[in-house]
Amino acid sequence: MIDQRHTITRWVSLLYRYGQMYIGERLKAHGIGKGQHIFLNALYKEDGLSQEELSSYLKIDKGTTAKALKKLEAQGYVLRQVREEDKRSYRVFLTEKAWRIKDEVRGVLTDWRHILSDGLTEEEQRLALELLEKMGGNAARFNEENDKTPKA
Amino acid sequence: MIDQRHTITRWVSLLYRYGQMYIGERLKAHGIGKGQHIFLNALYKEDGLSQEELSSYLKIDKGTTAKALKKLEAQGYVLRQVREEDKRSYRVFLTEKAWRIKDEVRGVLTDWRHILSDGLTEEEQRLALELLEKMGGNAARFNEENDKTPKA
DNA sequence: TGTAATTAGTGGCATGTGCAACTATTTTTG
DNA sequence: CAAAAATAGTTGCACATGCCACTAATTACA
Repeated sequence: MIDQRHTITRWVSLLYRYGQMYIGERLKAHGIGKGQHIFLNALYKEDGLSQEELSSYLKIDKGTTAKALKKLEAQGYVLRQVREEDKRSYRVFLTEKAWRIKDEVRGVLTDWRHILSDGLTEEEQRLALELLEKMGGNAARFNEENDKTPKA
Repeated sequence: MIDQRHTITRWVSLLYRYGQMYIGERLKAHGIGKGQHIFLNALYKEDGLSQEELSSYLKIDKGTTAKALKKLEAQGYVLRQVREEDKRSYRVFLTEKAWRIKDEVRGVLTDWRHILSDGLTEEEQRLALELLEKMGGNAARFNEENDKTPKA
């Protein structure tokens, strides 16, 4: 209809929104929302992280992290244990219930990736990841540099 | 910290969220939120579209579209005029006020694109767009096919 | 032609997300 | 050591977004 050249930003938006819809749909039955799976997946990789570590690794606001973990805890997927050596922070651990659905939760992302990769060669998939990584790195770097922390 | 291989989905999420933050920050002064710029940009390309057309072109829920346009109208950037030939629908037109900031609004996306493209060759940028387009097309197609409309 | 189905748009609800102000610890420093 | 600065986490707010139920208008069709 409109002859506009689609831009990177627009495709990113579409991919993000559709991805969220897909993930939400697939995990709904477990009471896991589309905002929580990313934390589960991170914890499957490395259990016992603090919220701070999760936030900075995933580049997600600490408030958002706190809320997502609160929900996961309420659903019985994680438990938070105060660190003895620093009582401000927690260690977040997956429960048995969370480990039990690990393959399923990870499978959702895998399946989505397959849907996206349809018709792409192995090489193209590799390239796509590489280019997204570069752009993501640029975005993250820009964000940090323009952080509003008072200059040292 | 964690050795996890970053996935396409994760980078897409980061790029989307950081992009929204950037856009929101840049347009704040004009009273335009991060959810509205996409409609302005579409209308700069083709003025007078209906909400339905905007929704289906941008692949954005019609409820979301309605709310975004309502805000743009409240801020004086668009006006909606009932179509004579179909009184259910509007034509959405940009106002003088919107045209006046066209370059600035479009510049925000251009600048963000430049930030993301830092260190990428022309060829890589072309490739990135091409691959995102393919994946976005896959996502959109999948979404349509799994639409919950009663089967004909 | 008149009833049923479809379509454009609205409004309410739930959720995710970032920001900013706040509390409670811990670390730094004079 | 005591006061100040930094840090981990929480909470409230604003906004974006999708879904669903609804209304009003249009189109299909029996």
